[in-house]
Amino acid sequence: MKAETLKGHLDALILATLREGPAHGYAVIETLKQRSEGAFDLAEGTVYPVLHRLEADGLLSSAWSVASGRRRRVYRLTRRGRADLAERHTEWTSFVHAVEAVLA
Amino acid sequence: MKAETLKGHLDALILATLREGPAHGYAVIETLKQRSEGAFDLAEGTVYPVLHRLEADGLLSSAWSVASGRRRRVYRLTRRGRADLAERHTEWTSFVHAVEAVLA
DNA sequence: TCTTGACACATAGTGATCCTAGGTATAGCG
DNA sequence: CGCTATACCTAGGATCACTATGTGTCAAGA
Repeated sequence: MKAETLKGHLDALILATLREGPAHGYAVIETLKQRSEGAFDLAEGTVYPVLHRLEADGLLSSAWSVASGRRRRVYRLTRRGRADLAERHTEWTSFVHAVEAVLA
Repeated sequence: MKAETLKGHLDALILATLREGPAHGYAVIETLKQRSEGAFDLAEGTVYPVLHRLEADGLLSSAWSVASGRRRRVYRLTRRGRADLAERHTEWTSFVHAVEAVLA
């Protein structure tokens, strides 16, 4: 997977992993890898800054927790984040249609 | 359409517009707009540098021509460009599946 | 015990690429 | 003659995913 392929779509993917419930950053990475069957195997340095940005934009909120001696920052979708995800999903669908219309 | 959405996929789109035959840059822009029903309404400053890069990479070849007093640089897919397009198409399909698996 | 790997977080700097903004030039129309 | 569409070009800016690097805990194995 080339670096640029994902660009502009990573936010939606990360928001989507949190749709079913809160999770910490490392778990988000694992979820992305599993759900995509290995296609999205992202480095921490890719995902953490996005989580920070999404929180700064008010789409996520976070809280520290501790599990088995390890500190975790647990993220959850805000109301705005959930709405934003829905919008991004719609845009994604439009984008796919447009690309398919050209590639087909 | 946000700028980043297209990133990493523009090459494939432009190559695809040349699959049915050679065309000049301005026509590529028009074709993209029409086939995508307006979704891809790209500025010349977006498309021309890509054409130059694709030619530098050996995926396109070009030749000057003159039509009704206007000079045009006509691009055509090279053999490698055609193979590359096919590969990018396959990668696009994989990418869509992976994203859908996460978003769904 | 010591080392390795998995877990878990963080940030600075790099590179690719799409867009903005500006430029040149011809043809056709009102 | 000015305006619009056609047709090309490039420099610079902004965004964003990635690389590289750092900190620290815990469990398993040599």
